[in-house]
Amino acid sequence: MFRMLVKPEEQLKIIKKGVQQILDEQELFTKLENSYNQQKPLNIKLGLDPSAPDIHLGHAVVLRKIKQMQDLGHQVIIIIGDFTGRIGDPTGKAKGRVALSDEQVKANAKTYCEQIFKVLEAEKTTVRFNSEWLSKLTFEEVIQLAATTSVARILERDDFQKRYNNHVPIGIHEFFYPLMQAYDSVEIEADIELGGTDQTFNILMGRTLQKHWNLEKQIALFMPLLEGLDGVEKMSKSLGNYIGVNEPAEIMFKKVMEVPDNLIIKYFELATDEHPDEIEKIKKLLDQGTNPRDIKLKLAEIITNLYWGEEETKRAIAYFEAAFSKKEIPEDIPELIIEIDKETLLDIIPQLVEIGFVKSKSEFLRLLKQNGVQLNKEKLSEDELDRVLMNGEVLQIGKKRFLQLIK
RNA sequence: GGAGAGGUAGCGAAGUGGCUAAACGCGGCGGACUGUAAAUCCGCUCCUUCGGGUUCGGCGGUUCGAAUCCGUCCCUCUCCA
Repeated sequence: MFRMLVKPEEQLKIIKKGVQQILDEQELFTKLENSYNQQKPLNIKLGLDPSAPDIHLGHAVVLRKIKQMQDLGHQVIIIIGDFTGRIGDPTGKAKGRVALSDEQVKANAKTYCEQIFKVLEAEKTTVRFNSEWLSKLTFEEVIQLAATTSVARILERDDFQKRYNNHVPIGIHEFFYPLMQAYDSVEIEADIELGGTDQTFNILMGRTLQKHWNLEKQIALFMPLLEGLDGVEKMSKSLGNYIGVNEPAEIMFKKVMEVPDNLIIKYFELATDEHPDEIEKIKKLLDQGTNPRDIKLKLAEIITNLYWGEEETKRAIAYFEAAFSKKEIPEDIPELIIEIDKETLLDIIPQLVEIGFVKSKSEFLRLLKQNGVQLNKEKLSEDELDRVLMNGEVLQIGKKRFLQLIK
């Protein structure tokens, strides 16, 4: 039989670690006490948007925190926003999103869960889809839902505000996003909802709705947002500054190495499970002038290890050292099989475009002029276009794009 | 329903008949430097068989010539009812 062993005080301490803001801490403590006294786990809600099929380290910040609560014995409920995501695209792009079929939703959810369970324990986690209840609401119920809040309140949201001021269109349906996702909290009777600070409005809306439905209000736990590789914007797939948990070990390692120096500590805090005392030590090392590169190598190793294990991490380190530190040609690079009747560099340019190695023929020639193209580590010039290619030669653009030529 | 303002390259933004494949900024890419970076400096950033071709919301028209003028349609924003 289930036993919750950790005392409420200690639980609160663990939960608070690394959290940016709790609303409301006193309420949280009361919930923890009741839960402990009755030996009844709390419902921890995390809503996920299925439109981004890949989970990155930014999402993982929240997942790690959830995992801690899971370990304390609470019930984690992941809500896949299949219905919310299906309605339309809130970023107001020109084309509305095509509705996903049931199979697609299921397939997406499956890959999603595989990634989530790299952090959470699958057998202790409940996964639900919000179409289960949202698709059944009648129009009358929807109107009632809409009546719980005002336009002015919705417009308080930063993103709406900005779009409104910048004359970027806002669809009426987009106003329903916060409401729909908040209604999820009503449906599952969430005790605690986790999210990044960008979710402030949505999560607070959950409290409003729960009150309206005479339920106990959920506690809002906000995690800091993790900046992406550019060091400025929050990590996101659409901005391309992310590190995906499913990315191959070598890529993951390399990307961690690209994190700006000033974010090293933050990454230790939010993207690893290192003990605070350990992080304190690292901070000192940095202050004493240790080369940040060496600290970052350690960071990259820890993070890669979390998702890929020791073997893969070793490989990734070797790859990194070869490709970037020593600037050798790495192993395991993409290959291009040269068509039989082609033999010179000029001949294979169309193929390079076709496979996306370069965007166009013009781009290739441009790069060539700029000394950006190498063959077997030797820079090529324009008048070498008629060079006959040999089996196994390596074509390189810039520092990162490699291609092995196969005949 | 009415009035007005708009739609220019990935984004922001100039350009109101030929000098505009379209200033400038951001982003991106290549080079130098390096620690993998950051910062900095230099170059590139529609396609091309290098002759040229196709671009400024869509379509049609005027003109020797249109992003620029006219018509029409679509879209966005603001104010009014």
